[in-house]
Amino acid sequence: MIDVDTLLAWGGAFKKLPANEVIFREGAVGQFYYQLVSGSVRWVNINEEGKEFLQVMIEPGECFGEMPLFDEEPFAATAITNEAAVIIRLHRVTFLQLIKENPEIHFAFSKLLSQRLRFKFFILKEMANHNPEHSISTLLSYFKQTQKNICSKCNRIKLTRQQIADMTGLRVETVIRTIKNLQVKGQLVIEKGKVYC
Amino acid sequence: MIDVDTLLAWGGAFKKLPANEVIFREGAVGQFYYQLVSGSVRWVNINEEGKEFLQVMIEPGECFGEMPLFDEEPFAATAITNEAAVIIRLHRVTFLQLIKENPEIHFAFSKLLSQRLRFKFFILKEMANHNPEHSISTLLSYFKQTQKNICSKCNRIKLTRQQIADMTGLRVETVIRTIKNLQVKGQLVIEKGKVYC
DNA sequence: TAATGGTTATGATTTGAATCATAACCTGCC
DNA sequence: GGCAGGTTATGATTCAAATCATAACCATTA
Repeated sequence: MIDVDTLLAWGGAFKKLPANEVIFREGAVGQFYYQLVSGSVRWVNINEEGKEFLQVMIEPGECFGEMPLFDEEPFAATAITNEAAVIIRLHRVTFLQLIKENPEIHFAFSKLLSQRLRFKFFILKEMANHNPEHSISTLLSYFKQTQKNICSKCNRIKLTRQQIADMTGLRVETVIRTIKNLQVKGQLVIEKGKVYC
Repeated sequence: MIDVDTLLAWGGAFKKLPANEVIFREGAVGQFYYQLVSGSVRWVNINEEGKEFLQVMIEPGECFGEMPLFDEEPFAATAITNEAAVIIRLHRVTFLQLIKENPEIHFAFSKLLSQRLRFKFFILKEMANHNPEHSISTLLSYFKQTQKNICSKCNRIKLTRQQIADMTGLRVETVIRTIKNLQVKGQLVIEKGKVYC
């Protein structure tokens, strides 16, 4: 989102984290702007039984936990490193000053929030449809179209079936069976378990 | 969102609409900023069978269809007047100039986008839970807490059971039965069919 | 190399929300 | 008033995804 040099110039601090490290927790107060430099971060809700719902998978260059910076409410979900990661963070007040002085960056954030909201609109209507095949099929199309969670070279979906299940509220067995069905229908290719579309 | 006088000063135009009038359609290009003055507007996705999924119910003073203004993608859902309504609209370019010249309004929009995104985070994790009672119970709490879709004086939920169903992806019979269960448990009050919480 | 844990895979069974059907009730309107 | 359409209400039945069980496969690492 924001150029790393700019973040450093404004006092941003690097942080190296191992896999499965909690960065912040749902319900906590957000005092920092977070941006992922390398690795990956999952942004999840964890229910009473410990089951995770995957809200967003954060890829390098993306920010996360930005909502509290603007609306001053607590974090809506928990951020956990998915693999070893490097993040950079900036104090809330500094971040707000930064975008105030750089309107073009503020507009970039409006765009980001719109895109994230758009994705939520999309996935919600799909979940409401209660049609696993339609949901997964259009979800994968969305990833392809937006170049998210997909290898730009070979179109391999970077999410596991478990992660797709955690993102759609389906069970992993249902996702496996549905993806297999989509392969039979020729809508995608499975090679050694990997999904290409 | 934006003061009506300000909108008028910037060339905003009033528009009076009857009930069930489509304001814009999912997939169309967004060239205007829309704000509801009076009445109500539902922002929905309509699937192949004509069933509506209710993304947001817009109340007077709120804006809608703001995503394309920032990310230049088509509308994510269709806006339809729910009852006779008055809206005010402003050209996209004018709107962008307005918030550019008034950073405090731009920040108000960042806050709005964050709040809407937060609501989507919330409702998605609830839908993924596949527990109608928990979903509806916490949804009503959310409305109470944010003072949305609720009468501020008497705490009457302004949504019909059908609308709650359209918002959660459940069926109306399930919503009716679940709300009745919540009443039995003492979590809410039903009087002449109206829900108070 | 062997052990471990996560992922993919598949069949059998269960379950709870969807669906279908029917009716009472309320509200707006001719 | 009386009609129409939407809302609330309730019971019976169906069905598809969840659940349970089991196993093969693969990558990581001790």
